[in-house]
Amino acid sequence: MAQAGEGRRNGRVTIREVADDAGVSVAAVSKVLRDAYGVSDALRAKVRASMDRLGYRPLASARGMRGQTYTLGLVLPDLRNPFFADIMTGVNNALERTQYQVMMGISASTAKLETGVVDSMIDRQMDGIILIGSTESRESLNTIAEKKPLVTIGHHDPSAEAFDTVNNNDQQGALLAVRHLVAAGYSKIAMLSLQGEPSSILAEREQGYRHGMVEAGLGGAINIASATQVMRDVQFAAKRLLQGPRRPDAIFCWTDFIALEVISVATELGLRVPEDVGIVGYDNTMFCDFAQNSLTSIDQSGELLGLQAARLVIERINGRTAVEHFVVPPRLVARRSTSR
Amino acid sequence: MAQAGEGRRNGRVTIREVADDAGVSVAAVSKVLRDAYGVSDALRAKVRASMDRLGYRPLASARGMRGQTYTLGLVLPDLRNPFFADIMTGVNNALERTQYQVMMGISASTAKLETGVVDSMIDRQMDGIILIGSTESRESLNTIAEKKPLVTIGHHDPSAEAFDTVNNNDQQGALLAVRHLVAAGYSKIAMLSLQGEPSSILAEREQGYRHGMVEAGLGGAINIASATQVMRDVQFAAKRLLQGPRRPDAIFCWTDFIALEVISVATELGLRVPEDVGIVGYDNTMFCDFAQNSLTSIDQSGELLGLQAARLVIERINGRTAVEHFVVPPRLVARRSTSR
DNA sequence: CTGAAAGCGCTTACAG
DNA sequence: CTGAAAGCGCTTACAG
Repeated sequence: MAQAGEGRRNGRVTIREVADDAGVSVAAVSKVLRDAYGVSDALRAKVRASMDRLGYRPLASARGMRGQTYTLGLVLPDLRNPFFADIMTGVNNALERTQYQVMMGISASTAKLETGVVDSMIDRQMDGIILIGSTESRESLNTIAEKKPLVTIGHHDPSAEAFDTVNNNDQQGALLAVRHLVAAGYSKIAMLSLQGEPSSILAEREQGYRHGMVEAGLGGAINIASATQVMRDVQFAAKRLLQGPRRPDAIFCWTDFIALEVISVATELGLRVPEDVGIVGYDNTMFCDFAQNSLTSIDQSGELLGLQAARLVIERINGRTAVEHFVVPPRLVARRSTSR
Repeated sequence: MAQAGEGRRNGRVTIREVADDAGVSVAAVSKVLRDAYGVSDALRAKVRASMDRLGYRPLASARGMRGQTYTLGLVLPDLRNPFFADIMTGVNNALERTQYQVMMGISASTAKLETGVVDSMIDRQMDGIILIGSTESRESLNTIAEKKPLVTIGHHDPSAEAFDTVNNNDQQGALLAVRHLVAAGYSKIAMLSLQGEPSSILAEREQGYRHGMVEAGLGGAINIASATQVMRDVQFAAKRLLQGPRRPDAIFCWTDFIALEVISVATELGLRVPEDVGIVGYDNTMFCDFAQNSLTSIDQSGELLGLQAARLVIERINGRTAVEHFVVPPRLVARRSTSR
């Protein structure tokens, strides 16, 4: 329909139409668009007026062909953990006054997307990538970082050079959990970790856990079980722990969601929380507050992590090459699940 | 660096390099890429081999300039409701054997993104849009549909022409909840609905609730409260209900998450669930299964909804113009929260 | 069945 | 400070 000539397509206004309307060149409009230097206030005002009048919106694909798309890719391991919502809030806050828009992808969904989601974000010319809870190797991350500015959240690699990392101090978080449990009178403290891809944050937490146990003179009671994120698996692991010969009197779980399942299993087994078994989670997600859970948890300031990650990736886009590793101290939020 | 000439950019292999490697034209490679008609098996095989050898990946931006980006935009209201994870699973299943990739955005985060996330997806040349839990008006949705194939999930508009809808039968879902509660011996049944933008799914559920109450001869006990999704707000509304003069003996909540908060409030008030108050949620998310919640809920088959939505949007991309409205029947999953 | 050429809407040197 | 022209990597008619 509507024979070209005026460059219409899909009803979209193009940069050429804005230029014609404002009586300036296409290049001038482009400069205004990018807040580039070398445009007079008068020209800028004229162009802005035309853009508003015509309802102009630049096409990201076209921009991406030569410059940026002003899009950041955020990769989440899954959509079930409400902790990621906190991170997302921080990311959005950081982007509020910028031209950047964030698009999310899930890494652990179908086979196709396993690592493919990052590639597909690169194919889509994302200007930068934020990877949450990655279990990729250093080399693999370096390969990504070669192509696009990269920041990881929840991946410890303090000697990485090619990409920035943003973390809470997971070792300290686990330590806080153990100390808190010890102070509350628990001694047979087990840890429930994640099975599968080796994760640096879990390695850190396991180390913090061991440290805390040894520190309290409980080195002999160290007991690390693990399960995948599949519900049935977690139930099985929890039952093994709670019905086994070395039944713990407290369990430190690697994330709130798992901790809630452990509470569920304990309840079904007729064990009382916190009297028979104390439970600690990680992330301090909103579910911890519910009276039926009242779960003690480690807060790692997800919103701050997201804010920092967005800030760092934009800095990289703007040319920073020196690496930055941001670490926030965790803090324990005590609730009834450990108040023996 | 690396003076052009061979067309390298950012280490990316271009379609031209593939063409040169295979000894064919760029147009031929493009056809193979799109599985377009009119290429011999021999040529296709040659090109495929070259693509593999060089590790070629088409640049979505460039494709988008003329044709498709093979990207679908999925808009979620927020990241806190685990129900969306079910929908996402279905979407990914539908996309498994296709070239399409899905990118997600959040609609209800910051001011900037309120409705802007859809526009920004259009700017990014998404081939189609799936909108979850939209509260936009018919005209507003029509405007989107004019620009891109659109499918909504959780938005009832059976006479819409320009876009497809995918839903469970919310009216029936609410009816099931009321009937179940009545059968369990509850009679002062309240509903806790969502305050804010008028939502067609909540309108449907409220109607189903009213219908169920009247049907059971409980028309006089109809009592609809509402709260935003903010935790404090929900707590306040729940307290008002449970401490008010017309204290209900059961509450039907518009989503599981809210129901869990209501259980929390009831527990804190010293009320027993299900003895003093029965609770029903909606979505049958995995949290319902936890022993400490054991929440009766309405299952709306999120995975199926996602699968259908993805299927429909791809059909639209491929040229279908006749509208489709897909509705799945809900089913109630009874648990302890209503077993008086 | 195959390919040369135009063009999508921008940005980027470069010249004025 | 401003603009004309080339070009990003694809797809799309069109011609052979």
